[in-house]
Amino acid sequence: MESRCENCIIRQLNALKALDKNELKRISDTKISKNIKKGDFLFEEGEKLNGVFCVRNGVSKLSKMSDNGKDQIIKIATKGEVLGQRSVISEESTNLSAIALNDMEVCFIPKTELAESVNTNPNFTKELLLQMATDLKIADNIIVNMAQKNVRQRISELLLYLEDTFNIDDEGFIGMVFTREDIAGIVGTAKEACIRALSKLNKESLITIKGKRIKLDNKTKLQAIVDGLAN
Amino acid sequence: MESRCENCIIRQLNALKALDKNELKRISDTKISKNIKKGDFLFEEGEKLNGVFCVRNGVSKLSKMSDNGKDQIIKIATKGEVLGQRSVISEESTNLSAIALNDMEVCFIPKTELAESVNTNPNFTKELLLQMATDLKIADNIIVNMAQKNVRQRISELLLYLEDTFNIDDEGFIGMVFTREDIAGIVGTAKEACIRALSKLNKESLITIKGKRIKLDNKTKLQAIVDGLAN
DNA sequence: CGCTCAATTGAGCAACTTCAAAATTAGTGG
DNA sequence: CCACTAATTTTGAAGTTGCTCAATTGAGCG
Repeated sequence: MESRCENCIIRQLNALKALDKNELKRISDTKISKNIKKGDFLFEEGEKLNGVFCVRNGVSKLSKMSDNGKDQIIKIATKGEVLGQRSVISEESTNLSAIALNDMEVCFIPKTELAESVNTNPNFTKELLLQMATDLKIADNIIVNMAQKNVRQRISELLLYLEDTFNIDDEGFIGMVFTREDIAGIVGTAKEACIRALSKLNKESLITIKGKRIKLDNKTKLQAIVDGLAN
Repeated sequence: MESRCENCIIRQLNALKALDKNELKRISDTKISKNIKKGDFLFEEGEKLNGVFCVRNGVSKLSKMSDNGKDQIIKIATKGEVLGQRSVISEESTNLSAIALNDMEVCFIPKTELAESVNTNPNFTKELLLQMATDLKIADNIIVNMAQKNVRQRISELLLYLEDTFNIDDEGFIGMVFTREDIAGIVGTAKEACIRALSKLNKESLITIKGKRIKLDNKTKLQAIVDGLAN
């Protein structure tokens, strides 16, 4: 399933869109397509990355192990996202682990090629800058939510986000299934608390749970919960 | 107390160090020095910033109001830090408020001048990128701490950070005084919980409290608490 | 001295965590 | 396709932590 970056629409979703034809050729010649199986690491916290991973397909969780042994999911990365960008830019070992949540197709792009473009193409660098600025803003929001919202609010917010990100299947359920443990890891709580919050929302008819799948039945109310206007 | 950027050592602490002589002259000609009094806003959440603020002296808190009306302090900014950078880069209104915690001297640099340098000086852009990458990593850590550490651990960590950042006075106390409410705002808790955690640390002889000032008496033990190896 | 704001303490309550056990689901090999 | 094992989900219950409201103390200031 090898293909050329020049023809890859995915790059429109990230900073690579600022590259010109020649740069794309260069990168396409050096990139390596990889298939990652569900559950496998793309990379692990502390690893020194020699490049970044551009997600063509599949979903990955970016997580960080805390001292107490539980890991906190910082971000869910989907098609078009570039992983490892931050640590490659600052030339440090990565502060996060990336694990595939389903089978993935990714392109590995060596950092030498990126560095080349950073040095010669100001538009690319600016695009990277914009990307980082956005990530930073998102991180600020997460910090506030973690500090000031309760589990019920954070889960409601996550559900709205997930439906938005993964769309819905033919039955109206969120088009991607997460284990309760992963949901708990995103929300930053114990999985039991997560399960209880979900089944409470279920009982209140705000969501429907069918196996592991979740459907949102009342987004308005869920949003109100997030905003602290309802409980 | 007007002075020229060319002679200002502060810029070594941030991305402005990548500017060349001509750029520094240009910026020096357009910058505006301001004195901000304790308690005053540098800018307020939602405001459209026309430039950034380079801190020459004093301390500022960057905070974000959450829906429940409490504000969460995202960062404490000191000498050398540039505020408003993120929102100027992404040309959005700012997502944070900046309030002076003591009297401050800052230089306002118009965004047109920054944009000029971003467009013409790749080194400057790269410096900005590095800065953002660092900020992002810090934010990731904060998220994990918020999600997985308790108030006692977060406060211990903050104290170690504060002593490191503000040094100590002649009596060994941290060289900057924060209200308990601000500490609570940083740590993301109610001020009562913050007070109780502090006075517990005090009773245990890990810290000494004298009025509002705090001295660390056993950093090893405090670090152990942060790391979850002691309680 | 009286006023105001910050700090402290107390007490009750709600939210979360943790450990343990039961129920359900998924996966594997025959 | 079934049976069996492993893993995940769910529920229960006890114990902590942290939140909130209210009252008290203390410090700074005109």
